[in-house]
Amino acid sequence: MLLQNPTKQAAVTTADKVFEQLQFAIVEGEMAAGSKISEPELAKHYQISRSTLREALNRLEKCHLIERKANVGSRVVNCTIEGLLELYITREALEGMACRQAALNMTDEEVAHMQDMLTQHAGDKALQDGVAYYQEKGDLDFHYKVILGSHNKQLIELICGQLYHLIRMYRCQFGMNSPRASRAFDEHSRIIQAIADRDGELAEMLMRRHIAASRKNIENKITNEIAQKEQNKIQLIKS
Amino acid sequence: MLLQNPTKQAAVTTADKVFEQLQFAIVEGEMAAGSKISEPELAKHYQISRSTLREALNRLEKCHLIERKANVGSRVVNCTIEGLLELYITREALEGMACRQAALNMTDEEVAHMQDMLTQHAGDKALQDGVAYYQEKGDLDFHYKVILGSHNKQLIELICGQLYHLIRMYRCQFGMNSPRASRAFDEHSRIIQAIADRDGELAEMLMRRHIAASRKNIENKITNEIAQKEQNKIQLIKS
DNA sequence: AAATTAAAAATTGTCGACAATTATACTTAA
DNA sequence: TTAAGTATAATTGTCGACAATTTTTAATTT
Repeated sequence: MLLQNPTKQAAVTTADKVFEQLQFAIVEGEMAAGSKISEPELAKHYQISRSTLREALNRLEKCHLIERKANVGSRVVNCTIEGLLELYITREALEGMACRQAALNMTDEEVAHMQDMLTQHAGDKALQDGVAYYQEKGDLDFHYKVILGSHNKQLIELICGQLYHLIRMYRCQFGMNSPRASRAFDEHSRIIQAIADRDGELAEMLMRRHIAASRKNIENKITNEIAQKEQNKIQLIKS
Repeated sequence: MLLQNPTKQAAVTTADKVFEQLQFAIVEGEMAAGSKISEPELAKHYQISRSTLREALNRLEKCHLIERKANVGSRVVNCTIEGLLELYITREALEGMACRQAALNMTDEEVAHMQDMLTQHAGDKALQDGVAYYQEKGDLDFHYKVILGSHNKQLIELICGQLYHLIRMYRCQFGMNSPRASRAFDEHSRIIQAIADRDGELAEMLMRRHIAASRKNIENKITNEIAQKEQNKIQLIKS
């Protein structure tokens, strides 16, 4: 399942294609977070020249998946809890505003289409009782549609073109497929309602709460995992 | 007057240096907005190879100062009114959140330093009675300090590293050195107060109003200018 | 043995040339 | 005269090699 972002245009050049492969490899964790990138090695692996590889690396840097230092080289970004929380703060600000703009700028057709999508997802959800499909694809579909609905190129580019790669990376690395399916569904429903009512203020507030709730949920999960590990350690020592 | 952003690190490589020169040229309008970029020509002009120039172009693309199309080439971004308004919407969302975070995360020392800065600017303002200095440098200083005060790397990178180049470009191109000096000063003052009170909610609201006011001010100025030009046309036809 | 220095290896940055694609100019036909 | 098609020119994408810098290894000194 790929879940490509809707703003991306077909990769024509080989640098584009390698960029996509690398992006996938980083997001999925095939290339370890924080690991050093060897240009000669990677170029050899993908059977391309270093120039072409560097072109691809530049794009990875653009969406914050790698970090470069002059005369030293590139590293895959590190996934830290602090980084994740910062990302969600940023997302709350941007998607909140995107949602407000969507309430102002979406066409009636777009609104209708979103409502259709949600009822369809409701069916899927009833069928599968809140498992993977809705959590993954449905959630992303919803958020993408709202962002695009803002009709604000700047917001769309920032969120879809840059932040969402990082978000997917964190989701993979921390193994969180957001187990808030039913609650998230209700929240989505209310947000669409606010958009349909053209109530920008409420739409922004609801979207911000939705993302903040997601953040807190993740926060809890992580602290619980850490506590669990500590618990295991103690058990190990005792035995 | 340069007003470099505070996150930038010294340019060591020649690609970095050319990037900075090009950035300046684009922001100041020496390279016309919307104009096509010829790689061979530019490379010759700066006496570097095309590879190095392309490296610089990649960074310009990263901060949205140029746009590239595969197999076609690069263009300097176009400054449109719609683009400016979209930029301010984005800025309102990001800086608003940065301000909220600053209220939560700034150290007491940082807060004290901001207050000092403001009283110093108050002196400048009294001396020069609201002319250029405060409007330019003072305003940017203030906003940078708030953004950095958020202690959120994601926000800092997005706003200082990417958006602010575009903002400066628009300011130059549309010839708007924000003539709201005294009002802006009062607004800055209130924002700092909210931060000092650790009132994140209020701080965000005030910052958003501050930026929204700036946007509306610009909006008015532009529509007035257009009306003025129409008026001139009519005068010309009548005579 | 640890620390400092010097040499060697490896990596990144830059260059010029060639290949692939796109834009331009010209020819030909309707 | 305009339109379509073709050939030419120009531009962008990719490649391999060299230069500059950093990292690693080895040698020397304390």
